[in-house]
Amino acid sequence: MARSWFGDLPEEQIEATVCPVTQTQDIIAGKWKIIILWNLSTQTRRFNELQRLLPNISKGILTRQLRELEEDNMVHREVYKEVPPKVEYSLTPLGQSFIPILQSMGEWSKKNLGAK
Amino acid sequence: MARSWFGDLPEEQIEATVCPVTQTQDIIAGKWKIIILWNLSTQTRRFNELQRLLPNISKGILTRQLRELEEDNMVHREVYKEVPPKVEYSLTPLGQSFIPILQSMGEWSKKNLGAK
DNA sequence: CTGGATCCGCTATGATACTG
DNA sequence: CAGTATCATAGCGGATCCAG
Repeated sequence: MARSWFGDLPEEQIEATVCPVTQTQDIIAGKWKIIILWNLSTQTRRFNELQRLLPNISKGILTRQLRELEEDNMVHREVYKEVPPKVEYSLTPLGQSFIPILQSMGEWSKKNLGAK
Repeated sequence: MARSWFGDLPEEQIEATVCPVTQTQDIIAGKWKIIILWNLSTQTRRFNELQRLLPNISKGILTRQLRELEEDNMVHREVYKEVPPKVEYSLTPLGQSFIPILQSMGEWSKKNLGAK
């Protein structure tokens, strides 16, 4: 077992503790998670809209990544019982609270990776 | 092809543009990248030290993730020609400029994911 | 239109043994 | 100590077909 982010807590507490940075890592792990959140940060979007916005993502993967984000309570899925069907995705409050981090990442990238 | 993060740029410019958020995603993609950077954010660390700090990571993977971070200019590798060998890893200026984002992620996690 | 369900291949990850 | 080399494995990502 390892530590590092917790100091010298007693073993019992260590067992019950999870590295916060790793928790975040677990949520944004997935090739498209971050860019999906990014695209939802400004507005609600429909399934097809997301697919158009994301380069080369397949339906299956988009569905799966959205479901995982839903499970993590980052994204809300609203189904309208119409014909043809209409489904809108938006950020939950938790997802919205993550927006500043997304913006930081975008700005950091533009500032530091521009020339690469 | 898709867009979204760029407005209505002419096609030629679109081709040459890369989504900044995706660039960041590419760098931190990898199961251990974020936690490695996190562990290097406070101090320089030796190879074995990192392995002790990270739960269940194997040598091969640790080596590879460090190499990739090196290629992305996030981590600096300093080799001391001694016996026994000694290698120290630290953040480059680019890596250091990423620390605020790591901190944000940690704080966001502690504040919002605590109860899960 | 919005996806669910399958199948499949690749890549990242992981375990182990060996080396300078 | 700090890797390298090799092999095994799992899961993700992707394509395709099917359904309400």
